[in-house]
Amino acid sequence: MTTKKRITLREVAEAVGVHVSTVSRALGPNTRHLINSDVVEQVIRASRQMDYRRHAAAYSLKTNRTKTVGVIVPDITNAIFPPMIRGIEDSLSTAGYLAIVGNTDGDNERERTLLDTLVGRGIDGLILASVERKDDVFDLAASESIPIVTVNRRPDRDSVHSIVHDESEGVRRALTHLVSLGHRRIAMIAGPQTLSTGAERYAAFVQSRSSLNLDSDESLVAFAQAYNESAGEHCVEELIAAGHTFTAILCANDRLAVGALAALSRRNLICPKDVSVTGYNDMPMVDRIDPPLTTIRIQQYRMGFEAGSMLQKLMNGESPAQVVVLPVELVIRSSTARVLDGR
Amino acid sequence: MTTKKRITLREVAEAVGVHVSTVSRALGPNTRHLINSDVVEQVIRASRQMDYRRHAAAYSLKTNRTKTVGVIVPDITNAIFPPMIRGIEDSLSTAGYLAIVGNTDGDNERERTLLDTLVGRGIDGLILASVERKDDVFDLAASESIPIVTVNRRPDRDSVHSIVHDESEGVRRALTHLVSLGHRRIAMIAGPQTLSTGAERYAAFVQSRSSLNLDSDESLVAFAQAYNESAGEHCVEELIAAGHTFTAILCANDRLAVGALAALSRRNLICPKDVSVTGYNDMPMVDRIDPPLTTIRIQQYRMGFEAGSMLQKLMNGESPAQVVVLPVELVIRSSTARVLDGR
DNA sequence: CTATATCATGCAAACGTTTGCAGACAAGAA
DNA sequence: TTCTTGTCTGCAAACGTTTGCATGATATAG
Repeated sequence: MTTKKRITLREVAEAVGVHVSTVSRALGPNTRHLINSDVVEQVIRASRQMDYRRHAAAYSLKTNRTKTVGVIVPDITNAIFPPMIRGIEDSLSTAGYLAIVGNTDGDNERERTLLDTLVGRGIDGLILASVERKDDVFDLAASESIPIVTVNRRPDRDSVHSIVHDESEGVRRALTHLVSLGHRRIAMIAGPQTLSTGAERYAAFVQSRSSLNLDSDESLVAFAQAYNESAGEHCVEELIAAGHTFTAILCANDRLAVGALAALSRRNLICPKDVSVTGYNDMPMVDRIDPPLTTIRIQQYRMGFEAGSMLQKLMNGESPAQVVVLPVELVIRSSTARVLDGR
Repeated sequence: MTTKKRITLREVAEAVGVHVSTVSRALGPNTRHLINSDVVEQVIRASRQMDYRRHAAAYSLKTNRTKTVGVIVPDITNAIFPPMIRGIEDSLSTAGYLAIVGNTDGDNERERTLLDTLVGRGIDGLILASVERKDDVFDLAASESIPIVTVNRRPDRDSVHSIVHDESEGVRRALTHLVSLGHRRIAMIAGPQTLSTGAERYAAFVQSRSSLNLDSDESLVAFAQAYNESAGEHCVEELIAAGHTFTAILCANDRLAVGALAALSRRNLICPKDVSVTGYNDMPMVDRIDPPLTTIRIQQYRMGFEAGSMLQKLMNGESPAQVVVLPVELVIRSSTARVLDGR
């Protein structure tokens, strides 16, 4: 229970009998070569034995680098993000970086103050999972001229570094799957059009729909205001109220699909017997719900990991590929089935 | 795209025409009273207008406080933790603290290096959600003499500050519920006995079982090695293999219950017709699985929030209550039903 | 009117690093 | 020998704050 004193460079310098600058150099991998190797040896041993740890604040003050990056997500409570965050952390930690993550809850004001806090702390880089297509917070961050990479989403702007998925391929696969089961009248619950994923998946839907020669009735798509369950429910109500018949719903997101499922069963429509449903993201637990959801799997962890390494390159002054797009995968479970004859 | 220069105290001092120390004092809420109030006014206006932000590293170097706390969880990917983390962040942010969260994955080595990183960064306090009953990492952290509060779990040690739930009340309610449905032979899947929750829920089970006059056949309990789905599956296999009959399983955790459900259905046992199952925690989505799980609801967000405020008191040198125990709630869904006659 | 208390501000040191510069010393070349 | 070159190490400044102490001015008391 004795209060441990913090060891400083000065103290290990005294212990070894050299100057503090020598110790500093001996400890830095990049400056080590300037110092005689047995001195290096001694210094390292002493510092280990005395349990020396560099004072992070002092280091930052001097070098203006914090070895810290900010990560802004909409809501860590959303099961998509934790794996992504793990990916970011794992890739960052290899180079001694630490991630500070904050939530915006979709609130622009909150996002702005969060950003303020982070740059106030002097982060070396920023990873945004929260970015909208036109996003003044992004612009603000960019004007601070710190390296940024967006993940999962992109702003409508050129020259932004980002990791995304192949959205059009994803919806193409889902739609093709549905068609292969005999569905012709397929509705969509589209995501918020202010988000790149929402817009791209919707665009891909109309594109694939026409290339598959499906009915292209615009009233077969409902636009969700947010990616959550209640928006999903609301959208199927809307779809049903519009009076059009459909045998399948392609949802822009798993949470929308979960809501859709709930709304359908409240209407006594059975999935997949009466209507098939597909999701998007393959978030955790979606294989255990009733019925297990057919969905598009994205690579959450990998997306984060790639974002981390891209950001590191940026912070090192290198020029990584501007955008990397990851492949997706269709995973078929029980929420989709062959369409019944009569319909 | 112009690189913004960082404003320092010196620059705002020059702008106002006073000394930097005056500016420093004028900006600090605790030192403000030393300065003439119109000077304070001017300083504040100037600093606002110039967009001054205190250099966090310099502040830390001087004061030895980072306004940062470390949060260590087993795995942020586990749906229990994100709400808790939100609670921590929200309570901390009111006082300008920031949380850095790290994962241990149950790996003691990893936890140690994580702790090292965190104290290296000079965190002002620590919140542990990962602690085991005997935990040398906890001891290590305690020896650094930084304030600690553990959340959800406690080590087997006196004088540790923590936020927990009323475990025995929780299992008592679950068990009573099962009994009220006519169950008499009730199995338990207990959690890891190295964790306080595991041990306490198990102890509460044997206690409640005897006070409810149930068969107390020790072979009716299986011990899981970890709180996850596959451990749950494995445990019901074990239970079945032991050859004893039971009409209900009380699980120490939702994830164990989810695994149990999977194993049962693989054995063609239908829940709740053939066997009822209860979980613990009421984690997200558990109301959407098949069948919706009867479980004990704990207050994840609140737990985090309380932990945050307790830690703040500790960091301010106050002496908060040593342990606060939060009430739980039984939520009845469809995984429990009246026992069938013949059995 | 002088002495003293009070208030507001400035001065300068310190926190623990990193790093440009210069000096010491040894070894090799002329 | 002397000059050059190279290798290793020390010196000291600087990063942006906070804070104990000293100082000047102003108000109050005697």
